[in-house]
Amino acid sequence: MDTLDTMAETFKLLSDKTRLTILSLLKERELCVCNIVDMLQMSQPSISQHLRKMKAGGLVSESRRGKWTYYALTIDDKPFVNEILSHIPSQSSKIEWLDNQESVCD
Amino acid sequence: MDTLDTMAETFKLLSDKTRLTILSLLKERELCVCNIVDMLQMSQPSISQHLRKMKAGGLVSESRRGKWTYYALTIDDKPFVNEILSHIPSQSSKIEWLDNQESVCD
DNA sequence: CAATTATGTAATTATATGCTTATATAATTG
DNA sequence: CAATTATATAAGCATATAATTACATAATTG
Repeated sequence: MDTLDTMAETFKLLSDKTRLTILSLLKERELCVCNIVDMLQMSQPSISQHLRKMKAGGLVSESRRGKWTYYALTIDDKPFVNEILSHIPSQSSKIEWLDNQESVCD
Repeated sequence: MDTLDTMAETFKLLSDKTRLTILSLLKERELCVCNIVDMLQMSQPSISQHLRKMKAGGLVSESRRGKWTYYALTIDDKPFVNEILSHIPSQSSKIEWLDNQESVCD
């Protein structure tokens, strides 16, 4: 059980449509920044800033592999956030779209 | 299942500490505005504005009875919000404090 | 019905937020 | 190692948000 302050901060992270979409995408699998940029059709700095905030809030983790930085959910120990994300509409179609794309980032 | 937009809007309502506290208080029982003002030690207009936003977002309902306007949770049909509120730390001690107060509003 | 009590609303202000542009850093590749 | 690719960061701007102050409305009470 978190404090009200901690929970409010988490909700602030969840209250942005872009971040919520990113989280729902990461629910499917880990993704690199350029993947997310492609799928959301938004600028790279904007996506990077959202990812930074979510990392600071403990919702995602990053791991650099070669040129790419991959982000993944880190909510296994957060039952409360897990429960919330289970209610988010699936973005699997966007993931399928990504898989059918010519790789844009490389 | 709501849309991402709807969910983001709900999270925005939940992302303010004052509103989150009010919701957790209303989980205990319905309260009039002056009760909430007393418990949160905040100005009446500020509380009123928060309540208005939550009413617009469908989280609470108001019912005027005499001089007082009572607010109550309206999340029975919102399993998703219900689930979230079940994770909020209890505010029952604040309610007890209220019950032991000389009635401040009247 | 005038005064009081409870609440709502509008205007203002200060701060927070998200996006863009420009630039920096880091790894890769030819 | 120079050029390219992927990502991060900083500065600036426009909008959003929450709180205060002042005022409006509504019901109650003497």
